[in-house]
Amino acid sequence: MNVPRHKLAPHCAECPIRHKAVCARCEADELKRLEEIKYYRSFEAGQTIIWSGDKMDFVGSVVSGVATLTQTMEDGRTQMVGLLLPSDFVGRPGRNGAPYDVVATTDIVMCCFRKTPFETMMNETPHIAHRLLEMTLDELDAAREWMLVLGRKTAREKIASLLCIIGRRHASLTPDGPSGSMVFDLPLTREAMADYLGLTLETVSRQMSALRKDGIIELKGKRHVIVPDLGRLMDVAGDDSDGGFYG
Amino acid sequence: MNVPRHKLAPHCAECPIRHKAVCARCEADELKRLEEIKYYRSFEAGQTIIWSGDKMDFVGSVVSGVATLTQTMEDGRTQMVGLLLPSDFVGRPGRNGAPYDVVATTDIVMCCFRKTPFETMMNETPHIAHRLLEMTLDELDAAREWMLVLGRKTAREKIASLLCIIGRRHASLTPDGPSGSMVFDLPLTREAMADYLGLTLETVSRQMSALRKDGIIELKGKRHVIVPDLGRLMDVAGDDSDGGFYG
DNA sequence: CGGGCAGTTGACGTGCGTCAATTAGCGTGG
DNA sequence: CCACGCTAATTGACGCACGTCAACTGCCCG
Repeated sequence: MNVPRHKLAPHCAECPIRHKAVCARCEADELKRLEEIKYYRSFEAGQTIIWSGDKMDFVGSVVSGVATLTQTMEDGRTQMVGLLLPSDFVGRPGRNGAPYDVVATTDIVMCCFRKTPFETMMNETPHIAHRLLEMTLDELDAAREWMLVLGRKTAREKIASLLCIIGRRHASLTPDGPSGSMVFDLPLTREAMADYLGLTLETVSRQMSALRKDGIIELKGKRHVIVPDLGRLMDVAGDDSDGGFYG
Repeated sequence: MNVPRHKLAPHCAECPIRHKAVCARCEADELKRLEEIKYYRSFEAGQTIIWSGDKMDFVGSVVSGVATLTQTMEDGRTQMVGLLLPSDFVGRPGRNGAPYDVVATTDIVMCCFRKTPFETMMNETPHIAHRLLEMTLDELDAAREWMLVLGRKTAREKIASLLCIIGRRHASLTPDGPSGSMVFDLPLTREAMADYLGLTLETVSRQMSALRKDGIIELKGKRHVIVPDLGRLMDVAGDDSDGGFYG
């Protein structure tokens, strides 16, 4: 399951996440330094990338694939607290322990840096530190938006909100014909969706069926989703009009 | 309602939040530059400091008092997404619109900077940028911990979790005898607690009464809380043992 | 054909929301 | 000092959305 290194963007300049990841603002010479300390790691769907509580000796970016960030209580209740898509950053410079489980939900490739050299480089490279701050603030906004979903929305609204978010991020990665419709594959099982939404998998399943019956979505197979009218989905989600505005 | 300026730490070196706020890492010369662009603003309990959607032309730190960060849906449902205590930072360098309402829940004093000069200074002062990154990462962790509370905990556990958090932060601001007990005043109404926890105010009230009957907490008046045995409260909160560990 | 896992659907129970009445706390004015 | 009004908080009765438990279906891979 190791992807041969030479296939994976030997030069950062050709990397698919070059302009969105933590390195987005770097100049050519800075990229060169990063190239010297980076290495790729691959994981299969289902593998745990990082265990909560373990020492974390690396940080990195998702290059391709999807991973989730989850917290678990002693009695087994779990809550997903983040969805990691390509260009998202994993790990926290300046802290050793990993606070959450990171699990690959599809096959995934990560661009990693050992923590200490990365921290050193961050201290000497404002472009990296600034980009990381910017990304962290975006994640904080996303987490807070999610708090509204978890705390105040109904099951139906929660499902619609999740579909909106996944669809929106999918669209931003594959810029195609916009218009009012949307098509994508769910990278999550019903159980993972439930963990994200603070629901049970049965409720997720029922609400997906309900949305299908109401014509808000269509399903081909279990995972392939078609949204004929994005506006209607957003209405169901209860999002105020500015949905997706990121200044 | 204006606090006379000369009463409020003319020199940053004497500021009560000097070592915890965004300026914590600054050297003497950097503090001096900050002093030149800072100004104080005071707000009464109940006043809205920033309206969601408004242009934000300043950023700043809470010096004393408590404020809340809330999101509201069109139909009026609201969710609190942050609790701002002394030393917490408000505003986002690099973005113009304010995403949330910021409301003072007690009388409050803030140390403010106009956004543009602050951004300029941040770009030239790694100490500020690094501290801001560190604080933002802490807030992100707190938001994610809160997602677990909102998504998976029962009403009883939610109340206990909130009391733990407020008590813990209170203790960190007023270092007194530790041991297993704790005493503090709630800075929130029952309704504000409900908005934080994704509950109704009636459920909050009922669960507070239940915790009192079970001897987990004692109440003097409506707001003064005594926790005789912190361990028992944390058990009720369902926190895993590492509660409060911040590496 | 069979075993296993993801997903769907149904029947039933319950935790919390909703609606409403009552009480407690506190400043204000006669 | 008490009456008054206002708001915060408590408590009760009832209903519903979602959880729980369980049976069943479809699909993949051997």
